[in-house]
Amino acid sequence: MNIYDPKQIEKKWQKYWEDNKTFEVEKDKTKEKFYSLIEFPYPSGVGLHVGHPRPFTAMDIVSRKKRMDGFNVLYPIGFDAFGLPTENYAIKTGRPPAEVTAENIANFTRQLKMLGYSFDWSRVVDTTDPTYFKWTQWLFLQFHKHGLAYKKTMPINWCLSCKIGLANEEVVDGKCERCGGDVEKRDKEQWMLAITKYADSLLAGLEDVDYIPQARTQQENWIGRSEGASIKFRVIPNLKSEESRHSGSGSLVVPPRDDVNIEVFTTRPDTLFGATYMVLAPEGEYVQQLKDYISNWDEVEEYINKAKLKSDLERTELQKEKTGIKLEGMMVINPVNNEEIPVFVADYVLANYGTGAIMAVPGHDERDFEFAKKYDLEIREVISGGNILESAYSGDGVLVNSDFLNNKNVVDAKKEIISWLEEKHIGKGKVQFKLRDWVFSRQRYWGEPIPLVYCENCAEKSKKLKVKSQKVVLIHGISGHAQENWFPWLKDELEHIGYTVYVPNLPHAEHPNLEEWVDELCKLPIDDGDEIVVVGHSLGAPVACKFVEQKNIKIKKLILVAPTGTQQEKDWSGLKSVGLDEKALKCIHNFNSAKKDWKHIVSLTEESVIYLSDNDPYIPLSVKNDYQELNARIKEFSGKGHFNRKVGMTQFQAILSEFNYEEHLNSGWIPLPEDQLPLELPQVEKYEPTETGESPLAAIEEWVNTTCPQCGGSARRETDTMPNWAGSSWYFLRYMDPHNDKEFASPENLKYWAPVDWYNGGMEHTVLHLLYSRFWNQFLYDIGLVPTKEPYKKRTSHGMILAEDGEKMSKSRGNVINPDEMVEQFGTDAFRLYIMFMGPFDQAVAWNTDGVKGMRRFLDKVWNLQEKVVVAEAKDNNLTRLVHQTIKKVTQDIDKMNFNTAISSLMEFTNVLTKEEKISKAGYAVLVKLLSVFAPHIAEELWSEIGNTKSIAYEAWPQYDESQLVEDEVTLAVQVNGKLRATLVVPADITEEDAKARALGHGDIGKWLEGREPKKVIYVKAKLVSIVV
RNA sequence: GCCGAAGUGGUGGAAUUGGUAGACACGCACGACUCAAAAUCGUGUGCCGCAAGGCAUGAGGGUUCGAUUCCCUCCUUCGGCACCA
Repeated sequence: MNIYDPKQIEKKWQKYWEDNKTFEVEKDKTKEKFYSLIEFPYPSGVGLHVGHPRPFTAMDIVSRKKRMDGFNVLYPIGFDAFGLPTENYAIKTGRPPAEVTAENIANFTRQLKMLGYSFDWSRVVDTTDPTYFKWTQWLFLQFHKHGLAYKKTMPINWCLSCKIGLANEEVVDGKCERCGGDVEKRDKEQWMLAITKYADSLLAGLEDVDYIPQARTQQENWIGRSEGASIKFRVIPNLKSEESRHSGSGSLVVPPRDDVNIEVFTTRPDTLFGATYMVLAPEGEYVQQLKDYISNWDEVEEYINKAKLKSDLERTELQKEKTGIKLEGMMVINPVNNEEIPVFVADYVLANYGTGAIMAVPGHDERDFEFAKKYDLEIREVISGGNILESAYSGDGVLVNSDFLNNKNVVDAKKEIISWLEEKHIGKGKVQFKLRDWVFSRQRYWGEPIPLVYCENCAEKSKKLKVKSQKVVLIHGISGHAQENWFPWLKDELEHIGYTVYVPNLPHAEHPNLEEWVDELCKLPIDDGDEIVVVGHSLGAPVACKFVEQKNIKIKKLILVAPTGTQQEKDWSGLKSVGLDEKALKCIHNFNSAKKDWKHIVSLTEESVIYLSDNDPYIPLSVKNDYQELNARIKEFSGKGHFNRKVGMTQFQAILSEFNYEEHLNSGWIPLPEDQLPLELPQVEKYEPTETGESPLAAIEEWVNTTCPQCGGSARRETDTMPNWAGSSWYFLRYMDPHNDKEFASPENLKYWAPVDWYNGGMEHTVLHLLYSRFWNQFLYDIGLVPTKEPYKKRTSHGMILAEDGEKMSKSRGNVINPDEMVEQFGTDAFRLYIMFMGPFDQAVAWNTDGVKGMRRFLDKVWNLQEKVVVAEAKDNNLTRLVHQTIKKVTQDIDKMNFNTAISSLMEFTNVLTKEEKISKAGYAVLVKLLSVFAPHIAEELWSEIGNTKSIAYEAWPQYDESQLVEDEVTLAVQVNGKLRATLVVPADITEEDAKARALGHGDIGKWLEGREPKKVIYVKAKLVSIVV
């Protein structure tokens, strides 16, 4: 027998795996698949960090075990190679980022191969490879096509001395990381992706996946759905204020204007009676709008400018004391009690959440309380339950000092006040999300160019398309509500592109009456001169038809979405299952059977479209017969065919597509046709952003100037590039079909491999990356391009590896551990084992090089066991039991990612075998197979040493037999008054009486009883006897 | 400030439907082998105590025959954050 020489055998087996393509996936698609995924690394110049191997090794173990369980396993690797560090390196050295990236990838590849991972190396992806980012660009254009990409003015971090835009990461303590100069917020037009449209869907999707609780909670908190109300407060000049007449600005008191309102969002509308002042965000629009009222503008402006310099971090973490300025010259009226209350501007209110204005309830909100204390504002109790003079009370309780809400509990009071506000038209129930749209532009070189051009000519044409007076009526259905679901979004979007939109909240929606609804709609201020589009959803569809008939005016387009038809009672099961009662069902029936003059409706309607969805519980497909006339008409007109059954498209998107939304919104922005993709990066001389804040691409005139793919005229390219997140939002899809040059991945490959079965990554990516990639996948699902709504079935996370001093590893601290050195010193297998053994996988743990030695010793022991292997079967029952116990423990521990205890049970097994004279080949084979997933090289070598010719990678994983686990003797603990006084070995099937008797009769126990009679004797089966005296 | 996780020997950690606290490994000590060292093997190793025994899972309290595990109060450390109204 040779000495264990890791260097030699590791090279040997790595070559074997490569030559034999051992870990390339099988083409056989009848075999059950398993897709395990790790976050692909950013190939930095310093090479692999010991943090990387932790998740890579863990998922390698999972993948290797799955192969031995008989699955067709895909365990891919790639490189997320666009990014700031490479770009900054290019700025410093002038070397092209592509060149540097290629070198770094080569180094990473060498290191990853050295670690013996079972990656399918034939499927490597690189986000900076044009054959990859061609599809990143193509996917972006799908967002653009569906109206989910739009341009908006957003603030960027601007370094005043470098004159370039900075990433958040480059702003340290409010200063520029490069030069230490001041940083301020500056506005720039940026491309946005409308992830907020998917807020509900991203939240709901979490129900269908198996994520570790922290990941799920973080996603939920980030999306941040909260229910509350928006409430309008009327602004009045403050005539009482003497000060305002003689203020610094010198302006006179502004005459009353009755049309100025400030709208606030609150999750606690029940505390409206306790609102004693209002606060506006300094960077919000309201302050600017109200400038005319404000008599101390100089002071206010100074405060706003100061707030601009503060980062969000300063406004949150560092600032203990709240600051603010009272707006002199104006007050607002609390609509619930007509009290005049003062208005402040203060930076504890953010412009980008809600409306940028809050009603302050110091009695029941901690932040408002602090502010009120400082500025000596009234603190009013409206919920009983806590002492509000000491601190704000935000808990549950009974309403007081609140007029008609008195004596109600918080939940009821919320409902009551919302319906009161809605009735008076001063507020409404509202769902608010924390999630904001995604800024998708970067003014950088080293990213995917955004494949759009701007064409003046086409922009002009599209403007002409807009007509003067366009009005849209949105009609909701039964139990519906104008504020619910997607109606508010739709209203916002349509208003944004110039429509006037009516969303009437129809009366008695629980038990509607057709005449009443139609009468209500006829009151809307629309007439024959207008261009009218009517949208009816669900029960709103027959209402819309009846409305057209009764109003008797020309309609440009009638859009019916998931309409109800003349359902018979036998079709009502679907309706009942969603909770409608008999009374409501009767209403629907009456609605639908009401006579409609279809000829008349069709003659009034210029164009009509019906959307049916196959999976709508309300709508049986049989209803299509109810709209025969319309159906025929649609065929005749639109050429789109008949019922537009866009499965997978949301109803919201379907409707929006009827309004040429994207054309209106981004008029002039023309996508490159597919045959012009990929749009590659041009060669540049300098990698710095330009002085105007545009990316270096803007300086390359011959690249920027191009022709419009639509009209052939002259056009200019977009010079912004995509963020680093873009390529990583879909890489898991590309792995399924990495060399496809016709599609981003073929439907059959997607169908076989999606979704990812198990995705492990760092906690630092459980918010943004996870959310972004789920968003992309959900969108692609909705437009029918991927087969599953959720991309990842299961998500786990690993803890960080800290340096030996317990600090974070970093170059500047000089405490970085290099994997190359570890492998050189101890071998890959020992290194892998240590990485997995060092602590619980999901927790941070400090590196200890001495620990690796222990793993090497363990492997030496396993190696040396070869000598003792005999062909004969072992007869010893205890050993058989240990074999089965070890198989069970290792199998279960891998599934739970308890790798440390799995390895320790292998050590215990090995320690026992070491003490044996002879060991059976079968027993040793079990050890080698179990070990093979952790330490694959030594396992392959030992496997061939004991006479096998094929790789161990596809051998069957050992199975345990429960019946072999049964012990025949157990050790009972004997306690007297809770303290351990003796142990006794007894047969496992001992009876309770027998066990108690033996315990009481035990010599050591008599001493402790001191002749006293036991008061109580407790027996826990096969565990202990507890005696109480 | 908010949210999340965690506090166990000299060190990393094991053990939780409440049932012998410290598995496994590192380190350390002693012994064997060696001229010697390294490596390897063996023995020991929570703390106090000669011992009997007592004390021990961040601190304090509670429930229980019995608590690392459940409950309450407090302290500390780590991670995330967009003061989210």
